Amino acid sequence: MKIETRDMGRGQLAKLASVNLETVRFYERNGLMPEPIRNGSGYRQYGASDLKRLRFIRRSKELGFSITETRQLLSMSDGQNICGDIQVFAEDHVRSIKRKISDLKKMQNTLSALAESCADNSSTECPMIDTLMSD
Amino acid sequence: MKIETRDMGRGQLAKLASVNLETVRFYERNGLMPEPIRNGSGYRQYGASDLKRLRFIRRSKELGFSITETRQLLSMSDGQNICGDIQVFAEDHVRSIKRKISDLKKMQNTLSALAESCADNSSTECPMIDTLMSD
DNA sequence: GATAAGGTCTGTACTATATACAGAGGCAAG
DNA sequence: CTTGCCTCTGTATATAGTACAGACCTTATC
Repeated sequence: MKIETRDMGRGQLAKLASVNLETVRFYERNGLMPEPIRNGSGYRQYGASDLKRLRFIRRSKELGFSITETRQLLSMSDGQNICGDIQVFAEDHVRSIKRKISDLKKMQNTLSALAESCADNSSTECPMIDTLMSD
Repeated sequence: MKIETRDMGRGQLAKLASVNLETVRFYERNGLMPEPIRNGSGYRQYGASDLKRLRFIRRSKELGFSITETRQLLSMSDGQNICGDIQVFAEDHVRSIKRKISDLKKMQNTLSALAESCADNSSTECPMIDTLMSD
């Protein structure tokens, strides 16, 4: 076993992973990042594996996974023969993304129609406000 | 001017507007609902106009408007010849919904591809985890 | 040696959008 | 008078971070 060099501070880690400085501490509090070793002054010291993990978290977030889901992904990634589980996990998430898209499309349709009814409107009444105000 | 009857409590108002009981108080704190008159026991008393306003807020929310935007819609709705402004407001919001949809579609595409690469996978490695873990 | 710049430490507050709960009152029916 | 239901207040919880104050550490410059 070779010992990993830990030569990064929190700021450098955050910068290299393209994550906000404070977010690192937030992930630590929330069990996504481990409690790192500290130097003599109490400063957190990070190494390459921390950077890898933080980038994993950032990418997982970019795919729309919640913190809880990301934690699950991280703990799954330690296991063996996980690919099937990961696939199920991903497919579940795809379904939830599709639901969100469908909800947003409904909003978009309704709102576009209302905006158009405003555009076509010649009276002093506003059809969109009327719709929102209706009983 | 006829005086509006105010014969509803908070629970009834919430139920008739299909809104959570506590949400009524939340909207009051946040300036969406007015501070209502109170009866002798300090209970909030609501009337038909309050119900109308609360339904307006609920519908605005269903269209994806934030609380700040809803507050703006409500204050605009008091004015005259507002239809043009409302239209611009709605069209801005449609654009922001479209951006969200587009972001979600990107997530969906990436994630579907990763899930599929898991399905096609025969090795012990997981391509999705590998992607998230990559440098 | 003094001082300034920049990093980091902690705890806490703030954003948005609600929901939930504890403990105290009010009010009507049995 | 007790049971049940309503409402009152203040506060805590959830998600996913961001921001800031006040203190401390290290390094460079004068």
